Amino acid sequence: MSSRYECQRSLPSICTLLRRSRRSLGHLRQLHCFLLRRSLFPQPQQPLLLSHFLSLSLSLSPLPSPYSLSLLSALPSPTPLLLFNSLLSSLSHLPSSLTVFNLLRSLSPHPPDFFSLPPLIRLCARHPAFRTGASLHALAIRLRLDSDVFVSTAFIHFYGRCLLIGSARSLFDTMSQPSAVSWTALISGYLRLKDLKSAQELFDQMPERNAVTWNVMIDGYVKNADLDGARRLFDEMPEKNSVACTCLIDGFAKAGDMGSARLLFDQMNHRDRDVFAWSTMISGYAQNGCPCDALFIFNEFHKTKRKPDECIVVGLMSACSQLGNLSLAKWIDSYVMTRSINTNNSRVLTSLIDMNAKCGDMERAHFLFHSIPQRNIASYCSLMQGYCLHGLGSKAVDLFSHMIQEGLNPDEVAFTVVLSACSQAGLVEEGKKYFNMMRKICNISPSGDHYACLVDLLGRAGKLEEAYELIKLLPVEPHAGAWGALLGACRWHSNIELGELVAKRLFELEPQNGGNYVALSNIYANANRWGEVSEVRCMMNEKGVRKVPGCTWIMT
DNA sequence: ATAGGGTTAG
Repeated sequence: MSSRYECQRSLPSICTLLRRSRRSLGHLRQLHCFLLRRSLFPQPQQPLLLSHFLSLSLSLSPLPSPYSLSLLSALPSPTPLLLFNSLLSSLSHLPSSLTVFNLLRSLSPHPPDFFSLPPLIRLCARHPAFRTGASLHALAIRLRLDSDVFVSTAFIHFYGRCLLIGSARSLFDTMSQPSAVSWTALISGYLRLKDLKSAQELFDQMPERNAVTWNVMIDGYVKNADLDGARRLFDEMPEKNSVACTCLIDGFAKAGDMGSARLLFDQMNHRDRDVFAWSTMISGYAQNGCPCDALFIFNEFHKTKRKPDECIVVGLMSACSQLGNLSLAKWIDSYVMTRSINTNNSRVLTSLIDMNAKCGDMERAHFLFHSIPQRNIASYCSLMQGYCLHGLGSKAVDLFSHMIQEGLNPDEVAFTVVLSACSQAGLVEEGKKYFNMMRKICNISPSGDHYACLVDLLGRAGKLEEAYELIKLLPVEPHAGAWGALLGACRWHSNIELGELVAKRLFELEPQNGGNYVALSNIYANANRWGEVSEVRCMMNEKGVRKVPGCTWIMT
């Protein structure tokens, strides 16, 4: 039997193997060796199999690996245009695609055609890579490919993504027969620039709209915080689909209206509830501080026996972190590990560390942190917060300096975490140092949160006057968190005069927050001033403020 | 064989 014949016969099963081996260069090379040993590995006369290997290996890394380059050099010369085009359309990294494209121009006797450009333009749009896209446009004009509907539409999309709506518009105006996709691409460009009026005008002028057009419009209204407009469009929509529903659900969730979100979700056809819809609901509840509802939705999802994706488990873990339930965390941890979730995804890893730390398993959080090949700021922050939570502020501060040594640039969240770690550990000088580093070296202007941390740092260390002076001189409007931190410090250091002053300010800022009244009453109680204690409690009753159940009245 | 749309962490 000739090896050529055998290879052709086994092509489908090899393709199946290739599809299964996704995400691992190791698997790919293993299969390559397997075929080589049986003299089955495709030489130039087996371009189809070669292109399967190529598209997989090129999709594994942003830049073409040496392995990919060696495969490319095995391509037959001249290479059929069809082969190149199908290879181009299977790639998702711009540098690899450009390598393939340039090879196409040198290896093929024929110039690129209508099918070669759109996949590349799409990648330029996604980045967006303006210069590359613009030179592709020049090339398209030179090759006289720019009159093609598909090519022009891809460029309209590209200019829209680059926020150059004028270029997109003039291209659109030169088209003799724009398709519904061309219209939609232009509309989406206007929506990206928050120009709802122009988008709506085009939408009304369009000869025919399809499902995507409606989805783009609804999403545009949601992203521009016009939920009523989105809802109106949704109600007018002839045939609702899951994308439109999910856009609207996400809009309600971001606006904090989980009631409307839930209503829509419940009305959805069960068949229409795809993974997007489920994960939008789960993370919506998690972000709105309703972890139990998030778990309930996840449980419903679990019953459908469908495969979770990364977003589902990230939302789920966020909910579990809020509950701090260790046995639930252990269940979720093993669920994530056994469900073919991509645990190299940085968001998944960060959430895993965060969940384990917040639920009390620091050992596991620590282990996961050290198993990451490339740590990022978020993974550091999760572990640092975990240490703070367990009273190990100084360990968190050590981790922060380790992070800087590793060459990572801290962002505003990282500074919030390290400042609260310093205050937790009582490291006043250290905290001031980082605060100055944030402004002077990292060029981050401090937010209300950062100042609140600094006030907390000073207050806890007993430097109440300094903290009060700081809060009075803030360049940003101090939010309740900063005043609250100072009130807590007054309570801790039994400073009645300043405490009264600060509490008065807080009662104006957030009259319904029972915690502030409780703190003031504790300050009085600590000084045995029981008359004032009952005055504060009367004030609470008058204003109808209720103590949050589970928060103690008694100072510990 | 080619173009337009949706979810996630610290």
